[in-house]
Amino acid sequence: MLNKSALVYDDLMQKIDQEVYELGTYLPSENQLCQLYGISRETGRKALGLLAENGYIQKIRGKGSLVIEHRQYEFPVSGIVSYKELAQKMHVTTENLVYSFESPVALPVQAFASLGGEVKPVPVTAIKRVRIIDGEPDIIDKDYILTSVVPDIPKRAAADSLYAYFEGELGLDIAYATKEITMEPANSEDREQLGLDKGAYMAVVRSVTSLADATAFQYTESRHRADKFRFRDFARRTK
Amino acid sequence: MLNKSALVYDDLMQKIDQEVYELGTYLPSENQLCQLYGISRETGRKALGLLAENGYIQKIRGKGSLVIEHRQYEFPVSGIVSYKELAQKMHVTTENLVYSFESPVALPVQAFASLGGEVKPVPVTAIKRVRIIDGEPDIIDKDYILTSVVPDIPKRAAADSLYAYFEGELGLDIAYATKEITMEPANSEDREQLGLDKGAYMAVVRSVTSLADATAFQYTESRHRADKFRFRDFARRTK
DNA sequence: GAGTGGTCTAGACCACGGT
DNA sequence: CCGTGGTCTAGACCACTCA
Repeated sequence: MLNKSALVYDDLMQKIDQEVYELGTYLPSENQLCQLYGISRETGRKALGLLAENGYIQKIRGKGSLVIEHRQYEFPVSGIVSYKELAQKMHVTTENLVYSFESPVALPVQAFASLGGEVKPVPVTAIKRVRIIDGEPDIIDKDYILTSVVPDIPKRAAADSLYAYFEGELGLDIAYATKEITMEPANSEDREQLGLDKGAYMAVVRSVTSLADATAFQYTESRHRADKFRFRDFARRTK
Repeated sequence: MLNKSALVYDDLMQKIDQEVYELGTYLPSENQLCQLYGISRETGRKALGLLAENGYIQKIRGKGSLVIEHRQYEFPVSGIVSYKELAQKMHVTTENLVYSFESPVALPVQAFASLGGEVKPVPVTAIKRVRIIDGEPDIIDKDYILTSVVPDIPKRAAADSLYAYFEGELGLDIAYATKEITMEPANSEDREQLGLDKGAYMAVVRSVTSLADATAFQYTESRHRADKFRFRDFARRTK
């Protein structure tokens, strides 16, 4: 059982996706939503605020909540979504080849260093995977997961979805991530795994993922073929 | 005069930046904020919600609002911020060379096409600029602004800051933008303006900016030297 | 003037953490 | 047990749009 506001959010979002509420039209007014769902106005406003934040609607004072053009998820990432979730939404055939699995191994991962402290080796599970999209290897993912948070990772979880394992089976509450995108020349491992020529470029996404209790527990380096990389974002201006 | 919640947000944000509230410590509890600022709880919660959304704090039930590591703005963009605003925050010496200015000119800009309609030429002001950072030309910005929204743009506004002109002088209410990042080979214009060799790669950020009334009025293509490009993002997991 | 969204309030009940 | 944040409510007042 979710929140009322989350239920309203989901319902409105689905109806926008299914064009029950069409692009360029207005959602029911806030007072109408109160009656439609049997909720108070602030509860409805919370749902509308989320829709606005995620680019579904633009709220216009005196008029209403206008449905605006909404970009669906695109490869590889927007927000914080697992690879498997994305592949399902995109209806893409995808394979997931684990080519290296070490656990436990002590590695000096900068992302896990205490503030201002030394970068000391910490016990992690290190997983390297190649993502094969429509038959073509496009992405290398290197994951480093703290064994102090996740002591053991079954091989099948790595081959399927780490997020599904963390959240579904372990009940971890994944809360937020910081991400950094840069462009770098392909290294020999990139070229070997993805079959690239010398001089090829990669889009590299490095991210640190944290739990609801603010524990940083996963560091990921995701290396994409430059010609297949696309990142889409919706942002609101803050004043 | 801003909102109460915005005032509280700004105050807390500044105190976090100035380490009045240090990393790894907790903000005053919600009830304490009520007394500190003379506000109701929901008003304080709105401010805290914004801080959480922007990566300043992590709210932990039963404990409080924990100050977490917060990435300052980084070049070129995170969220929707003007180039000049960024340069000021980064304390970087920056120049802004307008090398092409055409107004009005009729161009077929896809971003302004009506839904499902033809891409017809529309009257825009077309501005091309080179951003020179610490003495080195790193970025080409190509802006196309609808003349139906902004009839006239003074040259000095292009040389200074378009956002400052739109918002400060025209009173436009810039609300949101969609952005797309890709990697592409440098074209001859890139190589000429930035002094690059053949075979160089560019990070290309294409964005459409809209006003509070949902009018898309500006299309920007921002082309960055690959080796200078960095994009940072903070994202929360949505369930 | 009627309807819309924007903000704020005072209070209620719940779930979780730590003592 | 008490303090924390999470959710929801009913009502108030304001600013804006449009007929």
